[in-house]
Amino acid sequence: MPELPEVETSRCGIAPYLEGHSIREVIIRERRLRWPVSAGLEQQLAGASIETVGRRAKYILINTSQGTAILHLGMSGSVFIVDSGTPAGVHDHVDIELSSGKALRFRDPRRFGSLHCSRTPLEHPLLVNLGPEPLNDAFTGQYLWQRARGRKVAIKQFIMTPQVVVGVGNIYASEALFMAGIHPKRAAGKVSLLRYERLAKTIKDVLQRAIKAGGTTLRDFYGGTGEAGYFKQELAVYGREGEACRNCKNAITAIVLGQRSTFYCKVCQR
DNA sequence: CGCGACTCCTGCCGGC
DNA sequence: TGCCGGCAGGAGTCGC
Repeated sequence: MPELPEVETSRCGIAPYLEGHSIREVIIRERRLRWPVSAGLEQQLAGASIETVGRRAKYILINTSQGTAILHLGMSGSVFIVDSGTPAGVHDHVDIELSSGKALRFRDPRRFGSLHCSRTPLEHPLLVNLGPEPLNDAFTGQYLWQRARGRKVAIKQFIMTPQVVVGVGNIYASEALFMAGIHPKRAAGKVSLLRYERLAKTIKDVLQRAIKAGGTTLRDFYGGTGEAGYFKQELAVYGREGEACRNCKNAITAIVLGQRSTFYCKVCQR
């Protein structure tokens, strides 16, 4: 479900309710997530005071005095604030009850999300090999070009690989490639440095604009404050098969690439 | 190692 | 109206 902008929107929405508060109790109703929630996680976090709510890739990091909760929203996950005691729905798997009388609720119908706890979250096996943050200065066209040497995989799959760069999911991969004028099937190793420099810029640009817009709500994404993201109306190609390209007016094409739907303009992207 | 296919799970939408 | 197939915003893992 969420890509980096949606995770960031969620993080910003929930952070004010968490930071400076303490955890009264962690309630886990369903441990069978992408990975089973480890026994004892709730005991480890009970009574902890929450210091900051950060993010690495698509992981929300809730840093506390007793360790960091590492939360991934998967495809269908969401987090939001409820009043303590609000009845839980069937897919409300985790509540982090706060001393304030509020609770952070994690809902995830498909259970592709995950919850871990670690004292050294950045060294966790799921995080330690991740690529750079796309909005950091370390993420450049030069970096992408270097990583792409000899690679034959399609560039769309390449930029969606978390070990290459994090946070670029299926929507924004199509969008960034459109903005950069690059065909999604082009071999990653056959894109010039110049075009990678343009692509790094468009990735940063589309992610930043989406964050400003509160993310993209396709079905049911709502930020931590319950508001729908309104970036959908800014999407140039994603979900627009057959509609007019905003540059050249030709019909947008849809293909499947690496089992994922992919949208592009065959006139504007080469 | 690189690459492509497969997998986890539930909900929703469009077509018949 | 109701049923069914296909598809969905992620990403680790496996086999070649």
